[in-house]
Amino acid sequence: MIEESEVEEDEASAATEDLLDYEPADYPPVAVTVDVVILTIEDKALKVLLVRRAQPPFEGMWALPGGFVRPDETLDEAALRELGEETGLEPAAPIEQLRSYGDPGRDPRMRVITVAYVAVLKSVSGLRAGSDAAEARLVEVASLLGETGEPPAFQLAFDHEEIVADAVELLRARLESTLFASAFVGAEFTLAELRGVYEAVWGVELDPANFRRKVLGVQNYLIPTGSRVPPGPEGGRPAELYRVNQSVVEFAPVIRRTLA
Amino acid sequence: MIEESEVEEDEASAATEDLLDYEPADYPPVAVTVDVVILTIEDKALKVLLVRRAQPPFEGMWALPGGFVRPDETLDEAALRELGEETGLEPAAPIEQLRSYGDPGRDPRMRVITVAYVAVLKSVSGLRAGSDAAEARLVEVASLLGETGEPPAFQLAFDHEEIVADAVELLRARLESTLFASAFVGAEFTLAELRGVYEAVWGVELDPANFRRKVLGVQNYLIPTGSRVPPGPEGGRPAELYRVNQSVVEFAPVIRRTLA
DNA sequence: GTAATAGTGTCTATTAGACATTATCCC
DNA sequence: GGGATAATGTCTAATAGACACTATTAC
Repeated sequence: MIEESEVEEDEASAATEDLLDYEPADYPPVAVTVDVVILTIEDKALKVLLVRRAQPPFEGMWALPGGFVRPDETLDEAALRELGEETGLEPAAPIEQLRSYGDPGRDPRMRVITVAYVAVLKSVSGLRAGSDAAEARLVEVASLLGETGEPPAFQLAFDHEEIVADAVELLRARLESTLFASAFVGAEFTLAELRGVYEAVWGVELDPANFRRKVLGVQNYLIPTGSRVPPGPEGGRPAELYRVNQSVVEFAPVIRRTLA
Repeated sequence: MIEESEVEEDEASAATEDLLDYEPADYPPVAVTVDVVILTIEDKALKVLLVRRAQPPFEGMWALPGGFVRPDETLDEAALRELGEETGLEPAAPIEQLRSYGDPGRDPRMRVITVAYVAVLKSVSGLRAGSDAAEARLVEVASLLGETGEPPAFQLAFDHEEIVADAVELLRARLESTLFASAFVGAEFTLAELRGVYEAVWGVELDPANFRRKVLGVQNYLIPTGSRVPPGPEGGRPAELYRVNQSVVEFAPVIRRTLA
């Protein structure tokens, strides 16, 4: 047996008994939904997919796509289903649970606990809304969250702005500690494209030379394809194309900061 | 108006309408619970508080403390209430939501979505179980999760072992990017105690000299009290006592890894 | 005295980051 | 040619990490 400390026992309280011996009918009604923060990069900016539905209470408001969890599906499956219904696309990286939101009154209809997910799509120009939304659009995250200094042009339903903010913060952290960035780019990409992911998500400018040295220094991460892409109308030297070693992306150890 | 891409509209599907126009009575019954992973350090080891209740389906099994979310409380409030009922103690750092667990069948009674929280207690020797548990004990995390190489001595209810594993991983990440470690120690502490937090959570040994240089190098983090503590029976030079600057701990920017 | 721990100093290899230089395209 | 971007090379300051050394206690 392992070593552990015994803590003094105590009698169970009556209030606790009540809640443990519940019957489903006694339990106050709660609904559980899954909302998905679908992120992609377009025009060198991080964008989120918002939908506008006709039904109240969403009437005229922009909101995150989402819906109720069905009895026979896991939370992850519900999030994948919502993603498919909204975009018809596969995520470029495994969807990731963000956190749950459940303040009383956040949904005016009833008590709703929302489990939020983050999904990343490869940069696509022809994104097409699925069957689940009356209207959908990609909105720049920086302006939505007021990071540009100007007042946000969109007012989101419920606490969805907070959810988007949390999702972006999670994404920024993921780019620090994992090789997650390749989820935003296509199968073959230039280092400038990959650098653009970090610049869009972090809102910074990175030195191309140092960026190149750093990412190419990761063992078995980037595989040169041997081919090049012609430069844009601005000119410039043709850029080399790379692929990622997917197994390295998935199993690369999280970068641990050192402390002495 | 900001720049954004319009995505093609599409007709809403019948299935979607069904779920949006729900009435509470139509919605499949779901219960939402909050479980709390209460962590502390004892004997230089990270430990988690487990409880054993008499009622089925917990009968004879060790589990995380937790309970149902009440209609009038937020998820955070529910977690704080559970913590108070179990330990009677205040958390040493703000409780933090971990993630939610909702696989069908994870609780044999009905569909249960559990929102898990992590709470950190200062290292205490006289922890006392509250009114909400028939029996409670602190169990070493490393042996519970099989990190010692030996088979785990406890079998946890439901998916609670997975929850503990996720909580420990979150904690390890928090110690990397924040000045969170002081939540585990008392108001005044030695650098050896603080170092012991990292060593217990990360399962590593740190160089005392380098550790000292690094943490004292953080501006306005540690405040020397001027007093010392006598060494233990092993002897040694008396250690200086420090306090933390709480505002620095709370508002210190997350350490961002650089990338070119 | 020896053993043990706290605290200080020093050296080295690695790294971040700035920036110059060369290569190859568009116009 | 000039302008732009990609790719390579070089230098410096900061840091991680190893480790020697001194200080102060218990025994």
